[in-house]
Amino acid sequence: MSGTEEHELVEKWRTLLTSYNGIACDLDRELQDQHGLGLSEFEALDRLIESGQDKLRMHELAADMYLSQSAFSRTVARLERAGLVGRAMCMDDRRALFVSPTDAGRARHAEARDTHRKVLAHHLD
Amino acid sequence: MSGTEEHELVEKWRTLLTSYNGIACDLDRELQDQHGLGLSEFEALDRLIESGQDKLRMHELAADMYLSQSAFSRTVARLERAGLVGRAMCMDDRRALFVSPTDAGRARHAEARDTHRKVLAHHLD
DNA sequence: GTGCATCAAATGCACAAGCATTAAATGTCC
DNA sequence: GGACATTTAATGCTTGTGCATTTGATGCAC
Repeated sequence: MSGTEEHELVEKWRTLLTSYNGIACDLDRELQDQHGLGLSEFEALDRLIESGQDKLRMHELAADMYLSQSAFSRTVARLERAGLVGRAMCMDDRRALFVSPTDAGRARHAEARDTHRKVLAHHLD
Repeated sequence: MSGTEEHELVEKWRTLLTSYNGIACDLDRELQDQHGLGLSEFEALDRLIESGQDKLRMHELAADMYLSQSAFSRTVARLERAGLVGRAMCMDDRRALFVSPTDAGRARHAEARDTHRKVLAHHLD
């Protein structure tokens, strides 16, 4: 690998690093301040609701998220504690859990969604 | 904003989110396991050494980093504790501190650099 | 059925991050 | 020169994260 190629690679990475951190930081702050949701909480709720399903297994919901299994588990626990999702046992496989949004969860998501999109639009124009 | 535009925006963001987290996670793990450096530590050391200067003010080094001021301060503190950088008072402005790489710091950086570039090349091909 | 690997989710733990505050030095305006 | 705002860096505190482990349930080989 040439020095130039290497440098381009690093530039690319630093751009990613900086842009990600800027957006994530902003998003997290806005969502937290205006709706009491952390970024991961919003992402989980967003994916859950936009799946169209009224319930998903933890495992399924976790699948396309970026979090470790433990972080995800705690994220859903926080959402549950806040009354935004419910968890129910799965009778087919008693290891699994179903997660589903509550009415409050849908409402909160609808509000937060605007903030989310606005911040994204601002950064990714 | 139309629904399609919105969806594209979200797609773009999720791509960024996923790709950033994958790379950052990998980088951090490799750097930590093979060289005992966290990602932020490496980034700080890398920027310090590649600046070409033999010393930089905290403030200057922090300038193009993605960390909060407090996180950056602690990152440099860890580097110092590990003997990879030194801190010296700045006589012009006694609030400021100079940071400079030690020999050990340069050596560690030279090793870790390969790992860093390799992981980047693997993800950003 | 028994033993053993595998899978789902939760938890103990250590640690890095951000926010708010603090401490000291410098700058500014009168 | 004195009072007050500003800047530089560090620190107390809380919280989210990953890793490793744990607890239970399922599947499979025999």
